[in-house]
Amino acid sequence: MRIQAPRGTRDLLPDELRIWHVVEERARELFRLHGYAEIRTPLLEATELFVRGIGEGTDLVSKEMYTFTDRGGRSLTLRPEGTASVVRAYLEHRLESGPQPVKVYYLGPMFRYERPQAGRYRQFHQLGAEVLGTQDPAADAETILIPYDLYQSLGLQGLDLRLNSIGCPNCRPRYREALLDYLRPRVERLCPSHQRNWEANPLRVLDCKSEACRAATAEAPETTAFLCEVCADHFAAVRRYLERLQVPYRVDSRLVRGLDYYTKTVFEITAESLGAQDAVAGGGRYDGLVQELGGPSVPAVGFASGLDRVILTLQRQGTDLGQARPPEVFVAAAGQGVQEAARILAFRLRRAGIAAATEYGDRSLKAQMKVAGRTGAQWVVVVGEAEWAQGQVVLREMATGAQQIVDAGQLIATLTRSREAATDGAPRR
RNA sequence: GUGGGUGUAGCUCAGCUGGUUAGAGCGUCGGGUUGUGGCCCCGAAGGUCGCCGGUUCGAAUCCGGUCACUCACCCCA
Repeated sequence: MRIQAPRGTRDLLPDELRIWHVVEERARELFRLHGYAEIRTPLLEATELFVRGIGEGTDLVSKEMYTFTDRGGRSLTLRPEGTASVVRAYLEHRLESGPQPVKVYYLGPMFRYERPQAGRYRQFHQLGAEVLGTQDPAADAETILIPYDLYQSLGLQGLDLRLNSIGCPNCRPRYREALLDYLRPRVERLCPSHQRNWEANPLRVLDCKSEACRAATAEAPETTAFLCEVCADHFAAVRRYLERLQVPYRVDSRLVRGLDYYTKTVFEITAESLGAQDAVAGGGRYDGLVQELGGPSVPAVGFASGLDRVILTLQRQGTDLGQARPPEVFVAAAGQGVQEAARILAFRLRRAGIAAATEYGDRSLKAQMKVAGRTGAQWVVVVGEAEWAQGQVVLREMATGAQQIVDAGQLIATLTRSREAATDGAPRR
């Protein structure tokens, strides 16, 4: 058995990567417009960071982490999400003592040890952003708007944005009590796993998709009814921004999300046609996390989005994104005597900024023409022994088959001129 | 971690109720006379039939196990 990529990981081949680049470039542009700068943190972190940041009781930490001990006896974990690392870097580099807020985005692989299925991988890719150092609801709106606008502009269909507020340390305990009171007489009606742990994490029962829990919690109290004045005002402000920016959303009082660090705003964006794993982005405010990780009390908000799922959706929709960029010129050698000359000519074209392909072996001119046709090159330069002796080459336009004899010294100028004429001065993409 | 489905050339798939040299299309490579692509024609390479074991005179085909892929549950991106 030949070695295969580890379970849940995969190779992204050049053809597929074209669409990735389109998405990534558009995201980078959107981040730039909103004033976010890129941050790159290690793929590996001290296990402790995630245990403290995400929460020991979460599924993510209790059963989904790739954790190992290094040669120095340290427990390290392949990052399962990006926020904890960003906060760690923020504190490690004392960014809290610089200008606030700090707005950063990231793009890269994350790792979770789960059984793979449609749209779920063990190594998957997220892009995300964090705003640290402001409690302004405009920042919340921003982190919702960016992924929404990104996917809107990419043509993702059937986007559904759900929003909720789960309150803060002031008001959440009251809600928690109310929910516990509600659940207590209904425990028997919950799904088996929540019958066991409903008390530890009552909010999660709301999020359960089982018929049992859904029915049992149909009349459950809603988080938004218990918000303190600060949280209620904050939530109203976030909603106002979304409304005035015409971002369609619905409030979903069952949305609580799986990570412990969230406060106030939480949201999730799903896309149709993804099957069971349909969340393409999620996030929210985490005003307590920086302090939890040993820093001062710094409010923050952010989001993360799964690129694999976004791209899967685009592919399923048949979205045509990312054309291959063929070489402009293919340099063919007619005869072994001119092979070196042809290759050197290709190098010279490239140095002049012209994308030039050529052959490596010594294949027949016919075979080289076939390759040239397949690459999609607009021009073929045939270096023939007879012409080359006169310092000339044959320049063939592939679309029409028209050929002309050109002085080798004039080739770059000729190609450049025709390129400018074709693009009509428009900037090349 | 639990359950269902699927494993035959690089890809998509045939291979009837077990029978001899396992096929097709696409792709790849070469050729169709002097140094010219796309269409057409010809040819070639390429398979431990996922792996291990069992039943049988005989297994790609039946049975068991195992691995992988896949979908779903849990949970999320």
